Amino acid sequence: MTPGSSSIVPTRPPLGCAAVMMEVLRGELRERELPFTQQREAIARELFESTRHLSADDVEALLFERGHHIGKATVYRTLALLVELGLATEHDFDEGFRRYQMKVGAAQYDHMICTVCGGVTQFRQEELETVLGGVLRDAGFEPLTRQIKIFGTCNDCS
Amino acid sequence: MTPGSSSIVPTRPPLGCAAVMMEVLRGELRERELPFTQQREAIARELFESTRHLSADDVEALLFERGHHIGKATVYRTLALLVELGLATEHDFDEGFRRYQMKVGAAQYDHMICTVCGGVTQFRQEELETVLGGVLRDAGFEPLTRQIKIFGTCNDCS
DNA sequence: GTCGGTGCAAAACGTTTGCACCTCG
DNA sequence: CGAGGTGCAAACGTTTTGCACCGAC
Repeated sequence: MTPGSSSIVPTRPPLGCAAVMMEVLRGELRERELPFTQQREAIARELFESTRHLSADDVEALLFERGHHIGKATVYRTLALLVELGLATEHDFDEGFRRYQMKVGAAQYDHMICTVCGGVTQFRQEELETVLGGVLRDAGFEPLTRQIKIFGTCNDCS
Repeated sequence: MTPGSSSIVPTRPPLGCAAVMMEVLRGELRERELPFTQQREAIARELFESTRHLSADDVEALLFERGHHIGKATVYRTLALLVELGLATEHDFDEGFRRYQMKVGAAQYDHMICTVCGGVTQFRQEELETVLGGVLRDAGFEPLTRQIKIFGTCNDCS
């Protein structure tokens, strides 16, 4: 194994965590005395059961396939809510629209985006965290969120 | 000095490089047999003489202040041209629009964006390059461009 | 019953484009 | 003179919003 690669951890969430996430959502909503509507449940389910990064359009289309007719406005409002509750992350891969993904715990993932096939590979490297942490500490900068996006050609496309 | 901070280089471009950049632009245009118009000169000058990241609106407003009346379309077209010629870089700081900055050489800068004051601090850390290079090599990913954006609170605002 | 959510359509926003006219070379 | 650039306004695509109605609790 190439030195350094050992700390690259797989980024696929554990299967079957959708149910757990849904319970977390229910709890967060109850805590804030916000209603747990059918629409919120359906939209969250799409996100929690997918391993891909979904756009608002993707979510709407998936819902439509399953017979749900939920307006785009509600999709956008719910996705924003999930981000605010810390259950989803928002990504911009320079496509002209945003994508969303379920967020498990506090983990931050970085992304390699293939400009040929459009595929997105997540990664996480502890050494990167360490070096970056040092830079921020030196600058006296208190990090909140971060984005690392590498655009280029993936292994399969080159 | 804190260990690791020694390789953080200042990212302010040398003063007086606007004239040089303008000559480079003139050369690039001539090479491609594209006209060096008054509008292109004026727009490029705004970018080359500013140390800030400018939006298309910023550029238009600055031009207007100096008595130039140049349409937004031309501003957008010229900024895109400068990016294509490698004389400017495009940034998205999650404000809903893009910002542009002159690009000196091939250097890639990373950014810390303060969510309180909106200030953007550029940085470059060689160790980060090394670690990131290793991750990409392991993944067989051929990098083209990259973005590292840290959102949080800057030293002055915390 | 009340507060908030939803759906629709319209608006908002930054950005791009079509087209007649102009300008650089 | 000709290729390309410019300006205007209209189009574009995503996201947000106003408002009447509906549903959760």
